[in-house]
Amino acid sequence: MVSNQRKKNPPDGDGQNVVPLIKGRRATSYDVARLAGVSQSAVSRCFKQGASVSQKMRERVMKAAEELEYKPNAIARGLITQRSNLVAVLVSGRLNLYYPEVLFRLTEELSNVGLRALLFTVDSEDEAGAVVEQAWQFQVDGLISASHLSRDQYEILEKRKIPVVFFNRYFTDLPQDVVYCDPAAQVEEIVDRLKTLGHKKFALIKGPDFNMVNRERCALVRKQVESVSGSNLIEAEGDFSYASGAAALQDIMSAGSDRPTAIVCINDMMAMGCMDEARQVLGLKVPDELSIVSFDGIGMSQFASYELTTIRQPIGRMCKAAVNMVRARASAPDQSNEKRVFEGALIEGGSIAAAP
Amino acid sequence: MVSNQRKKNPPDGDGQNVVPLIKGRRATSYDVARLAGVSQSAVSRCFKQGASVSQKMRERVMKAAEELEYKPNAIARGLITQRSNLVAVLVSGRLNLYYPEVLFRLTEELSNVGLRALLFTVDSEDEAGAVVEQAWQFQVDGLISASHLSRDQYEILEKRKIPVVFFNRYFTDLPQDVVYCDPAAQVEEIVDRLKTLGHKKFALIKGPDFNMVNRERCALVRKQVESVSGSNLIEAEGDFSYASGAAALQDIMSAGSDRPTAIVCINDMMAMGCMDEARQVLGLKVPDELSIVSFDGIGMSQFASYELTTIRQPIGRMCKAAVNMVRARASAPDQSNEKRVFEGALIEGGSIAAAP
DNA sequence: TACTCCTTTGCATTCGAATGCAAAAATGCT
DNA sequence: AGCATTTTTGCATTCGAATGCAAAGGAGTA
Repeated sequence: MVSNQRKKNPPDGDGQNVVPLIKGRRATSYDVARLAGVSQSAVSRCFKQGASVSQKMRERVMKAAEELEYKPNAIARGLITQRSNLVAVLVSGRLNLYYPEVLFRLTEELSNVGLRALLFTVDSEDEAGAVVEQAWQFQVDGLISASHLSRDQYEILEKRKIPVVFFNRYFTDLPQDVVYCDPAAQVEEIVDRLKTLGHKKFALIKGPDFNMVNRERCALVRKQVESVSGSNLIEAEGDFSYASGAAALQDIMSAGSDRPTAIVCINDMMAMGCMDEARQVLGLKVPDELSIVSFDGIGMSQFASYELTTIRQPIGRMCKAAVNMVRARASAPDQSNEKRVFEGALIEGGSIAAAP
Repeated sequence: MVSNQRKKNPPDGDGQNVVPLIKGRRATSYDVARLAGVSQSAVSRCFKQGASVSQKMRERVMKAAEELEYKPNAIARGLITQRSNLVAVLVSGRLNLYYPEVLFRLTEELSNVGLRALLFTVDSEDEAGAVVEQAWQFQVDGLISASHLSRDQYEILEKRKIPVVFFNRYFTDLPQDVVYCDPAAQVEEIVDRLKTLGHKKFALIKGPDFNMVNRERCALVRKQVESVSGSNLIEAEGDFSYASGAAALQDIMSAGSDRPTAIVCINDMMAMGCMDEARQVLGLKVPDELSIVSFDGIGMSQFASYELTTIRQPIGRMCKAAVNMVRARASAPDQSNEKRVFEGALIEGGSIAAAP
């Protein structure tokens, strides 16, 4: 086949204003080239930043492109350049409203640098297995995981040279690119504050144990509570959801002996469940009879019904960092790993008060 | 170039167990073909459902594929088949927690039929313009819009034969594929109920006027309120966000003369803002001194602090329908449009009571 | 005008999988 | 076994854009 001489639909004599998009057929770079009277390569170059093209050429091509409503085919481009401009984003399902916030910010940041979010909702590690395969099939340029991803799965991705950035989770013994929020200072601060307010008996509503963020936060809380109160900490477990926060409070309060006056919840959703349960079901006054603090600082934690005292993650900056990190690794696959740790920020809401 | 005889990396004498994935190089169908000693077409067929392949062939190919960790390249496949398996999903930003629910359900449903969600967050029609171009570039198989999309933009998509499904919004004078929730019956029911409870003075907290769902809901409310109370309706406008619901209540209450005893909010987020403002700022008892009802039925509207009486959309079924509709149109571009209308469902929460 | 040197352009090939068509193999039937 | 039929397989081409290389064009100098 003679090159640059593609099979045309009908034989078009006039050559002027060749039917664009007939029955949905998209204009290709060849169509544009023909109309502008240049080569396909020229068209391609006009749509590539920094390519060597004369002013005159650029104008002619752009005019033709506009006329035909031509836009480069990202799929074809992806095939040849080996970059899809897609980034897989893994978040968890409906239980925790923290994820939508992260997801939306990530999408925005990706969008700002010309990348698109390919969304995966993952609620267990088994699901994550399928996700990894899907992402691989779609040739994603990278993957940002704010959700489950097993060690094996991560290693597969590593082997396949797919940049992975962990968002607020990581394996302690493996090198990884990580964006993380460290609430240590704020935990210290807030527990001290509670102690100053006269609290002596603390409870902890934690998340599932396989979750790393949960474990870290728990460790901080335990250490700090012990150091200030010396007493043992009552613990109950939830699954990060509103409902489980409510249930956990029931567990704690029905457990018997001496009830806590301050409760630390490992995330805001559970704190809201806990607070509602305390007020609406147990009839406790929050904060007067029960102080509640938590982690995350999601938008709704500041609704007037809750006004949680919580440790906020700088989600915006973290998302920006995550996006930068995937890109960095994509362009330098062998550079050493990086862990970007952001400080939390204490939001003082109305959910704590002096011990009764 | 002799076909089926691709340039190999180093000249490999043994031909057995050819280095897979060296420096991240992915195995291609050619690699699998070579290892299995068959043609590339055969490999391709093995990964295509319903293709004519003998049992023996399939086994050999699958074994080789597994060994090389081969998975078909979705990008290359998309190029030749003209189907990307990507569906653009348009949702709005952070203000209204209704969208995350829709988004997650849509993603799930898409995933169930082998499609991937390409996420776009859109907060204004200008942004939607860029989105349309992006979606076009990525050759999406369809687009589901639960957010802004102007008439022009829709027409562009139509012309380009990209299946579009509107999720809870549409242009009244254009043929479209639509999934919609019609709350007419429930509006009637709930307003009647309020009237029975002795309410005479109603207020409406509405959304921005350009929004169609908002207009429809407002129309229903106005009609029904007038027919039962005859009196005029106090109206205030918000932007669907929590904060704007609170502000709107202030507008209403400070407006003067006789205050309403029942407020209809056009979505749950504003209702929550409104309720919090009433209770925490104005010191009103809800529902005793002020009844509140709303639309959407999002998860958190049922948190114990709110327990809104609201008209829930059957989001799960709607999302399933939307996904089916994009697929239907993708396979039959010229069939006539369809509008699937689902009934709302009244959730009776604790946010209404007899008029004071 | 003749000759560099630099910029711009076109040619040909490439990415990886799917598919129409024809050849080959397997199957059924007499 | 011989032949017709069906099923499998391979060949060659295609999708649309990017890019290394060489050819053509243009600017600058002597």
